[in-house]
Amino acid sequence: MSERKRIGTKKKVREPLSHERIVQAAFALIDRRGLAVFSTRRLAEELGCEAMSIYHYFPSKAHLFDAMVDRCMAEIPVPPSDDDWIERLRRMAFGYRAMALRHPGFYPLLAVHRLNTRTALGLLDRVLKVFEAGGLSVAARSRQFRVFGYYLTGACLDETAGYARGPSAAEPVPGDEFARDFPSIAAVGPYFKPEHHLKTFEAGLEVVLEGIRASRKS
Amino acid sequence: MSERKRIGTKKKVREPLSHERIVQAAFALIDRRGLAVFSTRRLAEELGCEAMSIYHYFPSKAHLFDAMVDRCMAEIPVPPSDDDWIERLRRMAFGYRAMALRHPGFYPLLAVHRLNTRTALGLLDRVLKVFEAGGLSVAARSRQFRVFGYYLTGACLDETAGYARGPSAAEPVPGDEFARDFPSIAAVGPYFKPEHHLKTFEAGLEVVLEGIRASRKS
DNA sequence: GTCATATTCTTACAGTGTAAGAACACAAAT
DNA sequence: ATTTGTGTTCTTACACTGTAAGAATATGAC
Repeated sequence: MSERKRIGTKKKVREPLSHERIVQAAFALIDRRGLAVFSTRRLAEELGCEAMSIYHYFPSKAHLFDAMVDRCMAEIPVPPSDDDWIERLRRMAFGYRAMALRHPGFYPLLAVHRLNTRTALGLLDRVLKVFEAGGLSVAARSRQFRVFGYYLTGACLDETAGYARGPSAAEPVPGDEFARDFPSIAAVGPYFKPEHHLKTFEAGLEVVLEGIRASRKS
Repeated sequence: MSERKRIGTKKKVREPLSHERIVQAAFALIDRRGLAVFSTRRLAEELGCEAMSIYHYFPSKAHLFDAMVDRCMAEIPVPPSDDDWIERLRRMAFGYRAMALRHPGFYPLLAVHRLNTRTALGLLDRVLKVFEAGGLSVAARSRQFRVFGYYLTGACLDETAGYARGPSAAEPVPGDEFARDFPSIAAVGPYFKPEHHLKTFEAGLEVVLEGIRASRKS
C-alpha cells in the first residue's frame, strides 16, 4: 500500500470502482435525493464514471438493489441468545427500525422486496429461532412472526415514506378548509410530527410483543 | 339513449374515453399484469386509443394514480356509528384488507402514496372519529390510529406484494440447501401459504385491537 | 350548410435500462 | 522494452418511457 495510485495530482486520479463503492454511492444518492430521481446515469455521475461501467460489477440495476437489500439486512444486529426472548425481539425491532431510518430513501423499496438472498434468509431464520426459543408452536410462531413483521414494515414505511412524504400530484387542501372539513385529523395533527414517532413505535411494539408472549399458551 | 352509437358494425366504433373507463382499464391492467409493466402506451393499447388521448382526461400519470387511490379509499365502507367502536374498527380493517386484495397489483403503490385528496382525508377523519367515540385522549388516539394503520399497511403489503412476490434478481436458494441452512424458515414454510393469511391477519388484528381498547385507561 | 368546441391523434424530445463491442490499463512473460 | 493477456472502462446504439405542442377529426349548435 505504498505508492499505488499517487493521490493528489491533477491527473484524473479516481478511486477505482468496486462493489462496495458503488453500493455506498447508491445509498448516498437515494437517501439524499430519493428513489424517484435515481438512475444508472446519475449514479455514474456520482461515481465519476460512465453508466455502463457499473455493469461490470452488477449485471443489472435489480442486482444492485439486491446487493443493497442484502447490506441493509446485514446491518441488523441479532442479540445474544442468553437474553429473554421477548427482549431479543424488542432489540431486533429497534435494530430494524434504526436500519430503516438510516436509509429512508431506500427503505420503501426494501419493504416490498423479495428476501431470498442468503444474508436475508439467514436473518429471518435467526428471528424465527427466537420464536422457537420462546416455546411457540409451529402454527403460533409462523403467525406471530408475520404479525411482528407486519408491524415493523408498516411502521418503518410510515416513518420513511409515510403518507405525508409519498408522491402525489393533487394539491393539498388549504389550511382553513382542512380544519373545517377534517376536524378530527386537525386535532391529532400536532401528534403526527416526527418527534412523536419513537413513542408511537414503542407503544405499538409493546402491544405486539404482548400478543406474541400471550400466544405461547394457545 | 336510443341509437347513439350503432354498436356492432365493423366501423371502428368504440366506447368513448372517460375518467371512469380509463381508471377501470388501469386497474385491470395493473392488477392483472403488475405495476412493473404498466405504461401509458400499454394502457392506451388496452383502451384502443393512442397514449396522448389519456392526457385529455388526466394531466399526468401521477394524476391518474391519484384518481385510482381516491377510488380505492372510496371503496372502504364505514360501519354505522351505533355499533361498538372496536367492532367498527374491526370491520373497517377487514374492509381495508378486502380493498387491497381486490387490487393486489396497485396496492403497493397506494401503501406509500400521500393521502391528501378530499376522499382519502374524509376516510381518515371518519376513522379518527371512531377513536374519539371510544373515548381516547388526543395523544392516545393519535398513537393508536397510527399503530392501527401500521398493522394494516404491513399486512396488506405482505399479502399483495409480500416478500415472496416482490421483485428480485437473485436466483432462489435451491430446496435442499434451503432446508439445511434455514431450518427454522423451512419449518414454518407450509404456514406461509395464502390459505393461512386470513387467520394470521385476524390474530394480529385482535392483538392490535386489544391494545387500542386498553389504551383508554392510560 | 358553417362554425365552435371537445376529443383524439401525430410527431417529437429528453430521459431510462442495457446489449455489443471497442478502447484502455496494467501485471507478467519474453 | 516490447509483447501479451486480462480485467476494467467507455462509446455507441436501441427499444422503451412520460409528455409537450400542435394538427386532425368528431360532435353538436345555429
